[in-house]
Amino acid sequence: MPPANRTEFAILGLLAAGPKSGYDIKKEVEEKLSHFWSASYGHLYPVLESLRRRNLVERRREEQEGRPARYVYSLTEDGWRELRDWFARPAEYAKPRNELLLRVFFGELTEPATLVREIERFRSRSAANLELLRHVMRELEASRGERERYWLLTVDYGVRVMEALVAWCDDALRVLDA
Amino acid sequence: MPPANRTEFAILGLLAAGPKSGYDIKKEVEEKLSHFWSASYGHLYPVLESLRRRNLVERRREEQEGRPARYVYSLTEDGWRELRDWFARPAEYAKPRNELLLRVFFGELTEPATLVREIERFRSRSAANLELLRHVMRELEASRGERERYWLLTVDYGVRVMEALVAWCDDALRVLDA
DNA sequence: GTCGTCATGTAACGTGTTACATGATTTC
DNA sequence: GAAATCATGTAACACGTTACATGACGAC
Repeated sequence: MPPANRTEFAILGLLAAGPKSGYDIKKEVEEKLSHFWSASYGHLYPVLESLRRRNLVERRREEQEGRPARYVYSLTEDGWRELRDWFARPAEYAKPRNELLLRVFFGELTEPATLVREIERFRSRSAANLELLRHVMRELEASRGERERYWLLTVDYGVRVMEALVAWCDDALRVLDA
Repeated sequence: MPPANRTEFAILGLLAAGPKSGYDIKKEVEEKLSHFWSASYGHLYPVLESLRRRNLVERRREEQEGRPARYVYSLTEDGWRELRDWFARPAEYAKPRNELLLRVFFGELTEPATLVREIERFRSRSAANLELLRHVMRELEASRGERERYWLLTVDYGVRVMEALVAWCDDALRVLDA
């Protein structure tokens, strides 16, 4: 399996909707993709630079009034082609790595109370995520655009998974109580 | 957030059940943890060596008849302590990174048929996983030991998530059909 | 004057993968 | 004689994070 470089495609995908700065990209990832993706500046900027060296994006300096100047990136022809090529290749599925389940699996090595606390913590996290996602869902459903259809699908994914996780927690807590 | 080193705890946890070789550990990860964890030799052996340098495990050479000799690792006192300390710390939740959802989110950039193929592929993968997990579940439920209780909980987690994923796929495919 | 936001980056490090390298023994 | 399984490891690299570094500007 060749290297994936998925972060590049997150960036390319966001730039497809219009020119943006690194800062903008970070914001948009946090606002829209955070339930299934993330990006740190320490990675984002070097990747952007690498895309530029390979001529997939270009940037121009933008002086602003009342704010620091910034670099605005946009897709080149090669960048669009790279995006299309990415869609043509099948997605790679990352091997899961779940520390909570690792703890649960080795549960007999600790007191049940320790595990119970851990699962309760996970449950409250998941329930909070679920509320957030449901909120986003209602908003997207209100502003029914063509563009939002795909975003909505990803939110629905999150909602379904979070519901399953909360239900599992409740069941696991019942089992550990007995 | 300090570095996690979660693989160390997978190894320590497996060794808690009895001495094992690196090869054994790899096997056991594949057999029992594969739905939420993984390990490659290229990582496993160096980590084992690092644990040994830090006196968390010790090894002895075991000559075998009819098979190559091997190194069998077991927990030291320090190793047990490290395991207990790990349980005392709260789990860290990795930020999710889902390439399929990335593709779905940027879905308007490709033809619906491309996305449909991708989701169908994901669905069949998830359904196959689900069948596998249900099979394991039935086996574990038959041999109801105290030890298997925790394993069963992790399998149940997998089953619930896979069910949610299959359901999402069906719904997403319906939406994309319209 | 200090806090928040806008804005861009580098350096050091950790975690993990893939490909490579080696070799014994058993089964077909 | 070939393939599968048992068994251990190294080297190069990819991906990503955290901590650090810098600085402009606006609002309070």
